[in-house]
Amino acid sequence: MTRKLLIVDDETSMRLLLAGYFRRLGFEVEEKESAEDAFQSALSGGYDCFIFDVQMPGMSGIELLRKLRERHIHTPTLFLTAQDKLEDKVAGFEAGTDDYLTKPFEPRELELRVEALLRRPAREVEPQDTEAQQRIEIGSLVIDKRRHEVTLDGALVELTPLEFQILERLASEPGRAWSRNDLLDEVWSTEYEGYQRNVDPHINRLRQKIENDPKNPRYVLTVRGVGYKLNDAL
Amino acid sequence: MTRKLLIVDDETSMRLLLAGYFRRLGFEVEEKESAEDAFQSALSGGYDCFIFDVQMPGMSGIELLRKLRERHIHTPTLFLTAQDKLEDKVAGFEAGTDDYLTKPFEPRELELRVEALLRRPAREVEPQDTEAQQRIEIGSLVIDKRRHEVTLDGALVELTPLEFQILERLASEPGRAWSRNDLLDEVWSTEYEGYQRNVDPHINRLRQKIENDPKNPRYVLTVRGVGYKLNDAL
DNA sequence: TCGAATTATAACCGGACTGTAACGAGTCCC
DNA sequence: GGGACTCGTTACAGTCCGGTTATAATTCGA
Repeated sequence: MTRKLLIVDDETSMRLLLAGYFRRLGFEVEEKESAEDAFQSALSGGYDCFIFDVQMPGMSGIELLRKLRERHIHTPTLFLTAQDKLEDKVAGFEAGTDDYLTKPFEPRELELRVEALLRRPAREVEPQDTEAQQRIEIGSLVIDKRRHEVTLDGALVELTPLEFQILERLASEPGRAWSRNDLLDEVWSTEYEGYQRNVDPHINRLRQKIENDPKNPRYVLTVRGVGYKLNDAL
Repeated sequence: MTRKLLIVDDETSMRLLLAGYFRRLGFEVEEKESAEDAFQSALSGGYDCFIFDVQMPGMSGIELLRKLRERHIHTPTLFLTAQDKLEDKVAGFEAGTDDYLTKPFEPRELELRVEALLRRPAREVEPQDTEAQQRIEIGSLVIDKRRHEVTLDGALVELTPLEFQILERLASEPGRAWSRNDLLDEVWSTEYEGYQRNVDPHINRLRQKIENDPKNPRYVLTVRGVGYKLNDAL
């Protein structure tokens, strides 16, 4: 099993240097030029270690990691930075990094530190099932009412209140086809005066967030002529 | 649950400095003057983290760690050293250390690195003796119900009674999303006739006191459309 | 295969929700 | 009785969300 790294640095020369170095060592390496690019890939998972540059135009490495950690992505992470200031280190560690290396550095040291991170056991997200949880699992989608959170493959998905309610409704009876009116009654309180099709854009936005391929939804299925349902054949 | 450190350094002044520093942060610290002394204690276990000086008369820190790892002691470890040479770092990491800090360093950075080590190995399934949870730790925030005290990074935080109760409630089920009504019911006794949004300013004042950056809270998080929750992913 | 019906998607704007500062009333304790 | 502290309320600013509209894409029946 090869180990997979995600390297994010806006400086091309540095990125290529590191990627080449680790590839020669037998790692599988994916490179990204910006935090924005990296975010989606990182969310989809499968990495054993992140190496992030701190200073980048647009989103910084620190912001990137913070957003990932908020979404319960606990992949071991190492920051690279030209900044040696204590306050920067504080910010880095508080964002949840595991290590912090100041440029210039020797590639060998980076390698040693990455190896050190990889030999630590990965942190699992254990859902601690006390009591009768208000938790619904459909495939790798988990809806936790108590925490008011939805996770996909362990990664937190940020939904708006309405999106959450719609999903919660659908999930309360997986497989049941809900008409738009059903949903309007349940989610928008009874007696809602408005266009039935209001539901559609919300379903759409929901799919953008929880479906890997929104064009071919796995979870939220269309029931033509009726409305929507949550797929229970997973 | 206080975290227990083993600090090994032959230099008395450094040892005392570090031990004092970590004790003030609420750690339990055991000090040893030599690797030989430390070996038996380390074997007997019970430590959450080792901090070893590398250069010591007699057995070096590296040798010490190697012997411990051979005996399947995998406690997270950090080396301190005056040596900045790559070959020393190689030796350290090959012995199985998790981190490596070169003197001179700022105590704060050592603290950050130790915290990073402590949060990585899968958090133990907390004893969680159902009720009577007298002490709750979230990141570097400690809520001690028995003493009716809250400390942040070891420093006492002065909260008003109401602020304390709100925090205590939130902390009684970390990660649970509480609606404003939940909090009003729990904190202000049942049947409270008043504006739900009364909660907000209290949350705000609470954040001013326990958050380093109240604009981007680490502990008290907003659950849009619902209320608030205590972050348990720290 | 074509056209009508249905659904998907993008963009926009008004409004709802939250954050925060300021103020005043109430309370407790010297 | 006075001063400090705490809490509830109000007001306002900023952000995010949801409903609407318009248009594209898809499905299905004729």
